[in-house]
Amino acid sequence: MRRDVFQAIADPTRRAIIALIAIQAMTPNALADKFDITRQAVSKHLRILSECELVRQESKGREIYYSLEIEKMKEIDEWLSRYRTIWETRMIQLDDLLATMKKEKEDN
Amino acid sequence: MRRDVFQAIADPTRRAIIALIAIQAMTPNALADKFDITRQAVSKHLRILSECELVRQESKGREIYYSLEIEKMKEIDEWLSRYRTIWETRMIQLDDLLATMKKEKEDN
DNA sequence: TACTTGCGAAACCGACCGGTTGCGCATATA
DNA sequence: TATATGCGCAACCGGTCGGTTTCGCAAGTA
Repeated sequence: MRRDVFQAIADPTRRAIIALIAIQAMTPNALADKFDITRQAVSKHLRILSECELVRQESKGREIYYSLEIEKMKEIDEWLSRYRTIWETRMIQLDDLLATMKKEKEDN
Repeated sequence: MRRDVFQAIADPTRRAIIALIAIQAMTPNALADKFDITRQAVSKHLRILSECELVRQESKGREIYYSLEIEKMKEIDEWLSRYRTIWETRMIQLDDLLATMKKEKEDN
C-alpha cells in the first residue's frame, strides 16, 4: 500500500502522535494512554506513519520506541513553499500599496 | 460537516486543483477537463475545499470561477513552523558539530 | 419560446479508514 | 518453568470517501 505524507497528517490523532514523539520517543502503550483509544489503534497509526517514513523505531528489550523522522516533515514544507511565495508576494504588494497611499496622502 | 485543512489537502486531486486555481480562477468544467474525472466529482472536491475556506468563488453569469484563498494556507504553515524550528535547530547543531570537528582536525 | 449549457444536489456504489476484539509471539520476571 | 507484559497481525464492523449517474434549476442563445 503506497502511503502519502499528506494522507498521514490528515488524521488529528496522528498529528497528536507526531507532536508527542517529536519531543521524545515513546512506546505504543505510552501513546495509547494519552488518547482514549486502544494500543492496537495506536499501532495502526504508527504503521501508517512508518509506511511514509515519518517515524523511526528503536527496539529496547520487548519495548519499541517510536520517534519522529523530522527530515520527512520538510517534504510538506517544500510543497508549501510554493504557496508561501505567493502570500509573501501579496504581502509585499500590499505594503507597496499602503506606502503609495501614504505618499499620496502626504503629497496632498 | 466540519472540515479540516489537513483533510482537504490529503487528496492528490484536490492538491492539483489547488495548484491550478492558485495561478488563476477556474470553472468546474475547466478543471474537470484537466483530470480524467467528471465535473460533478470536481464539484465535490470544490465543496470540500469551500467548507474549510480554502477556496473563494465568484459568479459570472452562469459560470462560477473558483480561486485559492491563499490566507488559509498559512494555517498549514503555522502548524509546520513548530517542526521547522526543530529541524533548523538540528541543522545548527550539525553545523556546530562539523565546525568543532574541523577545528579539532586543524589543531592536530 | 424552445434549446443548450453550466452548475449543484442527491442517490448510489465499491473501497478504504479508524476503531474494536482476539489471537500468537517474544521478552522480562516470579 | 510458569506467568505477566509489550507488541504486531488479522478479522471484523460501521462510517466516510471518491467516484459515478441522474436530476432540476438558472442563465445564455436560436
